[in-house]
Amino acid sequence: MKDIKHFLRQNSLRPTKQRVIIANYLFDGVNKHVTAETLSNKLLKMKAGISLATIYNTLHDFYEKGLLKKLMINSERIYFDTNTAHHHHFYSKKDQKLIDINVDMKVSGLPKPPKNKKINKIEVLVHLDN
Amino acid sequence: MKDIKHFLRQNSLRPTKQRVIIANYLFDGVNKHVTAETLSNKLLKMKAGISLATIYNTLHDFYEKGLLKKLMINSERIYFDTNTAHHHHFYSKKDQKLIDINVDMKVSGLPKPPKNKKINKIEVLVHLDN
DNA sequence: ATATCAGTTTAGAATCATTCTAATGTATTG
DNA sequence: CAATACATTAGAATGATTCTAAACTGATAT
Ligand SMILES: [Mn+2]
Ligand SMILES: [Mn+2]
Ligand SMILES: [Zn+2]
Ligand SMILES: [Zn+2]
Repeated sequence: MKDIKHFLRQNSLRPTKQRVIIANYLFDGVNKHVTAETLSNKLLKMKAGISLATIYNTLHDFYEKGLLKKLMINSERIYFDTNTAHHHHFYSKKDQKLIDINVDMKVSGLPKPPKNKKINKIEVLVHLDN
Repeated sequence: MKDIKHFLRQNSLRPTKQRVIIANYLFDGVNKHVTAETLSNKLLKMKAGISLATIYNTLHDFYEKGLLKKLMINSERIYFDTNTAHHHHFYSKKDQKLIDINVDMKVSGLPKPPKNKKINKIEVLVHLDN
């Protein structure tokens, strides 16, 4: 994708060297679940020496532009998901790995939310044993 | 409950002063969702000066005996749930509050888990807007 | 009861992910 | 090429949690 710069500009983000490298990796067409740490490791392997501060800033900036979703699965790190469509996950604690569930799932028997509250979204997390 | 000491002993926990106070509060019959911080604040109001280290230890010990569940909702703190039955939650980010959903809910359309993996449990989290 | 010992509590230090600070660098626009 | 706004960075700060190691206490045996 050589139009990553367009893509960033369209999202009101300056296409800096670091953002281009990170966006090229994240938005290569394969959905990913990354943490600051896993992204940093990947970038190190690609010989891209991008500071952790920038990695955090960039993940945050992409999140704020709606290019990433945040997943709160695990209290010790934040996962960012390049799949921004509404979907669910398998989670293997053992492997520390998430797998998308893109199939339509339905939740039935949901009670009414408390007074004055509206349902924003329903998240299903399927914990795997093994 | 004056048999909190029995209760603790039955769960291989010495009924120390601190554990009795904490267990009396947590297991008073009303299901609760606490963090180390909210529990500490509650204990302060009850004039029970229990160190944060002990609060963390005790929550952890109760968790390990199966008296509490851990909920990973929010990356900045761990919630402990006195309702150890399988159930789901409403979550208001704004209020930082959890509400139990004890009704039977059914999730349909779930795909098969990946090879060699078994489903442990399904957790539904209903995010509230407001 | 008292002694003994394993288990518990505690203050404070350490850890670790994340955020902040403030100095330096760079993309954009004219 | 300025000028300026925005971005990157190293390192400090933060805050929840865990660890350490010394003092304390509940359980058990004399
Ligand atoms: Mn930011
Ligand atoms: Mn412990
Ligand atoms: Zn996903
Ligand atoms: Zn609950």
